[in-house]
Amino acid sequence: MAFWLFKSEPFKWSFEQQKACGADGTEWSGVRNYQARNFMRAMVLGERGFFYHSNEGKAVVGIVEVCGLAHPDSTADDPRWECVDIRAVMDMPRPVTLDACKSEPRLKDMVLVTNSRLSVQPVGEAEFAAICEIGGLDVAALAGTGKR
DNA sequence: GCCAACGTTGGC
DNA sequence: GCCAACGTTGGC
Repeated sequence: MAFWLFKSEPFKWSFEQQKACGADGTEWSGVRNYQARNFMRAMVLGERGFFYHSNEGKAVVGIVEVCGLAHPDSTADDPRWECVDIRAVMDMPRPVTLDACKSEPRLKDMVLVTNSRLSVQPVGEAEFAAICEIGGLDVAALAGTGKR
């Protein structure tokens, strides 16, 4: 099982809005970058990811789950752009800021730190665990939710 | 609001 | 296939 990170500017699409979509989730549309698209193509149902607020907040604010495999992006006029569907799983009890990630030795190689521009990125299992720990999220509780 | 980093486009 | 020009992202 791989882990991911989805980045969004909160004034365009926030975690609050994501949560409001409920269990059906929404398509993660609008990505126009091959690397990011390829990561989405690699995603499997039930995989977990972080929801990151860029620009304002600059923090991991919640956990999401892939609930729809990659399919053509309905907002794209070019069929080469695809996206997955994701749904909100839970809040990060305490948002983990970019600053916190940068100052955490275990996260020094995290894509968020090394390539801040990639909007959909892979997260290592150890990185995922470290961020959950910093954010006060019980990974065991997370594992118990919505298993497929 | 600025600017550096990065990706994409298009002329040659 | 190279590379200059341009556009976008996102931290600061």
